[in-house]
Amino acid sequence: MLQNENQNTPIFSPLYQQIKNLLLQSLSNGEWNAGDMIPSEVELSARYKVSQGTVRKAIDELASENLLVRRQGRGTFVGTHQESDIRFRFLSMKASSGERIITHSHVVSVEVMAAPDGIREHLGLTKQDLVSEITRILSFNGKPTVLEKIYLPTEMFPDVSVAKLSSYKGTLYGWFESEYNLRMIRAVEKIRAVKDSEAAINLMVVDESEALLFVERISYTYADKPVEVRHGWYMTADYYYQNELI
Amino acid sequence: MLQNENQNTPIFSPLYQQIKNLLLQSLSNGEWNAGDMIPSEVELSARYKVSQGTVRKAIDELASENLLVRRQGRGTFVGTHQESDIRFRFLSMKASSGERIITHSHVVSVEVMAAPDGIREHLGLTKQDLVSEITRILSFNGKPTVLEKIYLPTEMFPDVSVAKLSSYKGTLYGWFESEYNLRMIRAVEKIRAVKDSEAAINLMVVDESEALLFVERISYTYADKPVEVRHGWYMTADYYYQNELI
DNA sequence: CAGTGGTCTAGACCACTGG
DNA sequence: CAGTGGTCTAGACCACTGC
Repeated sequence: MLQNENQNTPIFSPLYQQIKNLLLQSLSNGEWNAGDMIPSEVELSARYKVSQGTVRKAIDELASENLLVRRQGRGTFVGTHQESDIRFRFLSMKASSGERIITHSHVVSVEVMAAPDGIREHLGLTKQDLVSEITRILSFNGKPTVLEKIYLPTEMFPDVSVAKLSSYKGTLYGWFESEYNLRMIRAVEKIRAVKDSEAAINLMVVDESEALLFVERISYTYADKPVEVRHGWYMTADYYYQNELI
Repeated sequence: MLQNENQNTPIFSPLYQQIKNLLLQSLSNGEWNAGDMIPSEVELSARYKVSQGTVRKAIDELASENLLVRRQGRGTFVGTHQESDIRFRFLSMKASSGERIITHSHVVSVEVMAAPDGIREHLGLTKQDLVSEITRILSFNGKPTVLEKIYLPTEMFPDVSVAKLSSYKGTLYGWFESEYNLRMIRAVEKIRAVKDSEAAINLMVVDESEALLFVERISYTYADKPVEVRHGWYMTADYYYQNELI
């Protein structure tokens, strides 16, 4: 049905790729939202007039990218940052002692400003565009450990306020989903070591000469659209950043 | 054939998982070595008396873990660190300027010693076991940027020497494969920011107060056996550590 | 051209979940 | 129990590679 039956067609991509793209569309245009169950494999194979195996392969790929989550016997669901199991997928910090990290967020301020140079380009904004800068301090097990400055395009994220942020229980990415129906699916981080006394003072580091991890993160939603820039200064005395290479 | 046909069998795992384990065995026992082509799907399905689709699923999983590499029209090959395309799979550094990084390694020393405490446990060694400590400096585009101390169990890696290391062209992991037939398939890194003046001096950092990235890496070969501990001090003024979250 | 992996189908049966 | 995803098969055909 979707297949390129006539051999003159110049472009060609496997059927399951075409299905994958259609599913991706339904995800990004809001037909299915975070946490929703999507139609069953048999329904989808009827809808697209392909075999169940082909739908499976499309779903398999999306599941491996964490966009969908398969649950045997129940169905296939849209991935969400509100699920406890993947709640900390984007938090790479571990405790040196091995203990579980209890995170607490203290929102210091929200400020609307013209997008600073380094931020503007990453978000594809113009000089006229505004961003909201969220400043917050993350405490791990009661100890202030991370200072974050989060930049969001004001147009996409209107009415951000300290009050709203403070009252929400859960991760910021969970909040983006429930408040703006915007889901982050990918992020890239650049990590450096810095000696930043201003950040250190904010984190109440007594010894101002302590080195900090500086992390610049750019987060993307569907169609690889960048929607968040996040700057983080991490104290790594008691916690470290963990990365797995495969 | 492999299937648990009688329903009393207590343990059960899918056929393709069993096949995957058999393939894993052939990889770890040296039946197929790094870079080799493994038998074709039809051969394997005949050998294990299962359908080609079942073999495919087993191979697919191993390919997604980078243990095998599929090449259409040619065959399926054992992954290797000597391939140019995955040569730098375990090097996460990027240049701030975006330029390609040309790496040069200068081996400073090789020293055999009793395994230090922090190393011994990670490698599962006893107090009697020896390790070889390789000290080297990596330069990126001509500039000394990383100081590394690499700890290898002497029993598994006999006769490491500055001369041998210096004469090998390629990555250390490529050398492990060709010299010891030992392939790293996974690694975990712990990253911190430190202010380490000894390392800084070795890297010829003039300003001794510069912060460095300290990376502790543990590398694993088949069957999740840890075989290397690596400590690295990274200057991140011109280069940064990049990480992708998905 | 023969051999390899890649796609697609149709159908059977299993394992798990929830009502 | 009905409905979901998970496994497995057999077979057809396609796309790519190297000789």
